[in-house]
Amino acid sequence: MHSDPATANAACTSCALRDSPVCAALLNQSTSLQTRKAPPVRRSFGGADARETIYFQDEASEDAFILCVGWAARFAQFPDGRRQTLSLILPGDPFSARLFFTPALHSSVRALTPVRFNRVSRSDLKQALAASPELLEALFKASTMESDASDALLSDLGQCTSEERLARLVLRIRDRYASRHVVRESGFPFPLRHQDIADIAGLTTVHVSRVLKTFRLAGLMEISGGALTIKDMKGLERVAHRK
Amino acid sequence: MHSDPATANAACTSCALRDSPVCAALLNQSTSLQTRKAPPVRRSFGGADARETIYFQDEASEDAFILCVGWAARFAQFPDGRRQTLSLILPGDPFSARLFFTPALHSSVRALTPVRFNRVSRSDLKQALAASPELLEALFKASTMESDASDALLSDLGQCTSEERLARLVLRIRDRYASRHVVRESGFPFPLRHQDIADIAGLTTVHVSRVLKTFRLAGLMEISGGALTIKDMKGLERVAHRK
DNA sequence: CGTGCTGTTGAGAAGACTCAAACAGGGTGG
DNA sequence: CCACCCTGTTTGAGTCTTCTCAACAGCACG
Repeated sequence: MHSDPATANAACTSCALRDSPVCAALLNQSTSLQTRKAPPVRRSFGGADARETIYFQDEASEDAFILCVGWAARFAQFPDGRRQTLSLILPGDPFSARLFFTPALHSSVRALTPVRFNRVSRSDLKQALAASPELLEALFKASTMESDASDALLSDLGQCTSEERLARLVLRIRDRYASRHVVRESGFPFPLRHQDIADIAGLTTVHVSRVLKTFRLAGLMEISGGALTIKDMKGLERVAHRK
Repeated sequence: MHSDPATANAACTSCALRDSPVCAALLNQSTSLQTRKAPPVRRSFGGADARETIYFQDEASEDAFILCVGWAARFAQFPDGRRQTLSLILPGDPFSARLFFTPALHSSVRALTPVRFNRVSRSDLKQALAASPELLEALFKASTMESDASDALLSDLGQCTSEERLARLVLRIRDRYASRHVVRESGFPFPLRHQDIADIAGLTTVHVSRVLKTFRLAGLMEISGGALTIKDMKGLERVAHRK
């Protein structure tokens, strides 16, 4: 990891994700606050390779984190090595909204692909909060989105079969991607290994492989070359049992 | 349901739960704010019988809710009738911390026992927030606790066997109860039916019955007369695989 | 050309589910 | 006081889903 405070704001201003809720509020805030003479929120960058753990459970941090580039996952680790992914982190998402308010998480975060991320000083954030209701609103929104995603995954793990889980996972990732990008004929980026999918869906890699094979044979979707193409959206939604 | 704004504050002042994070902040706030001449946060009471749905998914509400008496559950309902409990709500807990910020939830809430609850005006809350950093802190805390509970349940559903799930569920309920009450030899209140447990743990009632039987036969715990007694804490923790 | 990682396939076992029936307890009405 | 009903729990038998273990193929990399 390395950081580069001086150029952080400049980089964000030209970032394609500057419309994501928290990023937008931070940027607006840093311009509007100059007029209010409040200190700006200090930021710096970090990066990591695929598979690196970038935040360790219960590690106290001065900063909150926002993912800029790549995919990451927040996960819980069991004493015996089992691992459950709690949330999938895509560019523009905070590692967890909790880190905006609280110095540590009870879960860890690891990079699934090479990543770059933004560190945001929590104490600066706290000060800025007093002067900027819009920023507070943005943090609430991020927090709500995170909780809603948890609820959705909770329903999947508690009630759905493996086929439903994977269909829903894919559709949800597609929705999240589509909310920020145009989805082309050729599909969208999908860098997850079967192991990563298994960690999210609470299945084994072997079973993930089998289920994805049935999807492939049924002409529902195809994963290749790090991209996922949905060939039969209707069919996939039918399998996912989502209204 | 009925409400009684006039006596709400008086009732809260003498409530045994007035130390729970949000309740405490609201009460402190209503006294400290009088000196700051900010309007108090209006509250009223509601109540319901066991099995009643007390908040419907996506219903817009002017108020946030805090459970005073009884047990409730927030749950997601599938189009085909399947149901997953997302969080167990005990006295002192908000239905969801999200309702402090946002007018609606994507999940419903139902009473598991007869309940009484407090309605807190969100707009009043919002105004009070500006004047009271402690209140903001309390809402963050409630939100964090809710997310942490989600994470824990997520790990259970994704990675644990039925025995582990039930052992963990029981231990977690015990911890929550113990944090606010003294746990006696005779155990603690446990009004859940097997169906309620199944909804939380993502199992069927039949299987819950079987697993609880093995716990009983192994001398780990006993449920009877609406109370749960842990007979072998060490053994139960071993089954739960929590370090 | 070996080595390690990822994905695929097969066979068998274990866990949890479904369906069905019986049982226990509390409340109600005769 | 008893018969009945309703709800919730228990038990049995059989099935299906998912896991485990093991082997192998493909590919990237040194």
